[in-house]
Amino acid sequence: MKQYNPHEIEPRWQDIWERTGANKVAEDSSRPKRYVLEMFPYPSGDIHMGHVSNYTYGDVLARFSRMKGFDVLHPMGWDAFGLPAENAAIKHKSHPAKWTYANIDTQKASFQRMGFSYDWDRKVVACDPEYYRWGQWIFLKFWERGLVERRNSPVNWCPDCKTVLANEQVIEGCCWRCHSEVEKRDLTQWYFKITDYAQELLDDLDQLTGWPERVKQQQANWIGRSEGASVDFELATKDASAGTGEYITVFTTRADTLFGCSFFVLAPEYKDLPAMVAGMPQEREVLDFAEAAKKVSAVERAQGNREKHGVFTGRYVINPVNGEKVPVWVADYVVADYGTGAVMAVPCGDQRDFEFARKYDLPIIPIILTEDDPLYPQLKDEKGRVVTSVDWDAALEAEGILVQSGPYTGLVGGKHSEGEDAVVRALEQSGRGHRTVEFRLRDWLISRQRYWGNPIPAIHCPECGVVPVPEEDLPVLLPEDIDLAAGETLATHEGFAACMCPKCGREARRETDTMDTFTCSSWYYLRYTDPHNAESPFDPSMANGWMPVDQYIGGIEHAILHLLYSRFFTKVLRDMGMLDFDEPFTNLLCQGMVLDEHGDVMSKSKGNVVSPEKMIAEYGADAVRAYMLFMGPPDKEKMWNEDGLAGMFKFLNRLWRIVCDLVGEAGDQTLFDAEAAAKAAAGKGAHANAMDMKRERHRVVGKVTADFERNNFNTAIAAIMELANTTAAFLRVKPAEHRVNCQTGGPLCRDVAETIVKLMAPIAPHWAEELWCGVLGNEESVHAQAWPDFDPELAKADEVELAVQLNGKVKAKIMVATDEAEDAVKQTALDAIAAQLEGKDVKKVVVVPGRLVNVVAK
RNA sequence: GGGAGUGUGGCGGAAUGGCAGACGCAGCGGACUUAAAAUCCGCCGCCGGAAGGCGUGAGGGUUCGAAUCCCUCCACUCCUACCA
Repeated sequence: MKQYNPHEIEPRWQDIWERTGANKVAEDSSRPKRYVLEMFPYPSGDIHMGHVSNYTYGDVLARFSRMKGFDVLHPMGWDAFGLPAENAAIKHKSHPAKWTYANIDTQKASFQRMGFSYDWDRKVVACDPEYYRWGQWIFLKFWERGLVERRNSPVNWCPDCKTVLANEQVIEGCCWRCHSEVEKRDLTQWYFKITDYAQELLDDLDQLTGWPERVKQQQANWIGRSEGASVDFELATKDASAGTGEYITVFTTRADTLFGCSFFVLAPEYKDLPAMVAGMPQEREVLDFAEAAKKVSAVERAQGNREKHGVFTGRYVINPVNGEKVPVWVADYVVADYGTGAVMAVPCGDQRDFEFARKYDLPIIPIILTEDDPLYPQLKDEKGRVVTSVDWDAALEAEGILVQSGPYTGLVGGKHSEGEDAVVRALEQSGRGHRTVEFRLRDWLISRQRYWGNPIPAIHCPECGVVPVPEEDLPVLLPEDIDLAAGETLATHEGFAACMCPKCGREARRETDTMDTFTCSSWYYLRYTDPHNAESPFDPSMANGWMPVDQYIGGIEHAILHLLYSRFFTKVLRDMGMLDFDEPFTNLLCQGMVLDEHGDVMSKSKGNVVSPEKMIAEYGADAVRAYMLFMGPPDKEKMWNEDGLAGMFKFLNRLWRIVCDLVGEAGDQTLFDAEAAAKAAAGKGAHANAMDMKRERHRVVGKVTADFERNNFNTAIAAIMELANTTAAFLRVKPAEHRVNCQTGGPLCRDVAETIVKLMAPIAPHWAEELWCGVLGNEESVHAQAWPDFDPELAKADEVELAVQLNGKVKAKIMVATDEAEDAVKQTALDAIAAQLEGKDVKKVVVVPGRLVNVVAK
């Protein structure tokens, strides 16, 4: 018998598949399409177990889909721009491209050793000019559509990466990549106006029925839609004697609490603050405070002890509902870039305002109460204001009854309450406010002050201002002669910036910022559909033909970042007429992390990293793939255990022998030394007859098919193991007889052997191919075969075992014919527990066909 | 503070409201072997000699029947964070 030797067969088949173009996309329009995509990797060194898990899931689905008759697009590429390459270049006094392309080669070789079925002709590498020129082209189109803006505002600056970051890239006040504390700086930067699409990005989450709920929830929270009102407060003159006619607008979701506004707060960065305090006695103190507050690091502001600080500005605003003058403070708990950077403070209804009022001894006016509040009887009918301070422990943020609120007294107050609605309508009538919606989502800051990225195609002309690079001049190429180790940047590079203004022809300077790498990953899935197009990023007919991606697979860390940006790009390209769908990814699978055997994250510093290459070298890629799938559900964390991998390797060996035995290829080395096996079993071992065998074959094909379609790979493999166990029991009876049966054309053994090999083909492609061609003697690849059929009728047994329960507790087991009439089943069940029913009154008998009978008796 | 999720043997994990623990790992026993490895067969939730009883984080509820649905609580994980 031929032994299973992964180290011999794996490279051999990889080579054959490559030579024969087995993984080429067929582009066969007669078959339904399926686009299976895994998030493309960043080429940082060799692959790790996370890659193995991600790409194994994708490969299994791609192979399964091909066998199911789909025309499958399953491409791979690299997200190749970014800082790690630049840092490596500085360290090794080399060029980022060198490091990047070397890592791509390494990773590609590893992917090939894993047996992943990518069509390498469609490889997309983000740092190739033939790809990034189209990123620049898209930038220009966005610009034409008014979706690109250059503006000055406080931005997140990572001092380590020496670049600005988008909001989404700041995690708990730290840089998403290097975890340094992020600082705020005022800079002029390039933005994509993703906020123009905020509402649609939120609404269309409902279309994404194939996405995990938590990802949609995270996106919804990030977009952060709030319904409320904007309210104008008139600024009082410096001596507070009258109104100035100038207004400060606030956003509030609680207009119902306007009567409880006892002070007003501006963010330290509030743009008119210096003008407001100019010449006031408080000027120095206010400006010093604002400066200090801005310097407090994002981390301190975001985490831990959130002690609020503030100072009085000396100015007052006039409350539009009651004409009261309210003191204006500046405080560090107001965020500058949400709403208007100014808030009305209602300490009795907002915990933050409450804490601030307590600290600075500002009035806490009760205007919303619960009915059991001791103040309620006194205030429920009172129209004026009789109580101006309370000794509460906390604000009432929940619903309550409005009191001391003029005409609104007695109404229910709270978010979206009748009180809120009444106040907003009154504001609208008086012209002092209106309904509005605020989003938490900020525009996407895309410029980066780094070399290794896609150059922003813009030119600064002293005459014409900022001018787009003409389409025909694309791509703006990155200069290759740059000495990053010496601190050279695009801005200081000799020659890169110098250019002529395309409008007026005068000397001008090229933009030296590059684009966020997330712009590269926002449309690569479209390029795969038409990767060699030299005329445009992709032909719409190609993209519309393949898209949307039917199954997207990647890490949960992109729940907001990449997935939100890609959805945005898709919608803009749709509005440009290049795409005819709204959402790029129909089904999303977020795979769980691969942890070490103790459940810890694998990391170099912990020294617990398991090397995929080492595992392949020891057990072969097929065992690694199969074990990865078997460890657990794909979206859950998985604990790597090498004993488990060794067990899977043993299983592949055992199943190999079973297949050989089925078709009589085992020779003297048959799986079961008949005598020994018989002795071992000593008459007690399970045996299976041809009926059992046939039934199990159909049942398992049904189960595996359903499991693959639900991405339940672990239970699919468990089912194949059950089929293996039944087959072994079947062969155990009279192996020699079966072999003869097979050789004379008896179809069952052959069918079971072929079925096993086909079911395993997506999981262990080399193993299956070798058995298919080398042992079963077929000419054409197993991966080109149709997925095995099954007949649900044949999967049914003629007899089933039912549990007999008495009041829900199992008391006995009975065997009945599958099609036995219900009354007969009842009687059999009652007979089976007759002893326990002695002296009891049977109230009810519930029969669940094929499962159990429950007898209810007292 | 807000949001999402998880909790089942020694371990990884199975179970459209219907026999909890499929499948595997580890362990134990046996066959084969001079022996070991490999392989093959079997046992394997807890208490109990057995009969039987108890068991899916804890406590309630709905139901003929709950790991699964509802309520309260506990523990852990992830995301997010002064968003007015």
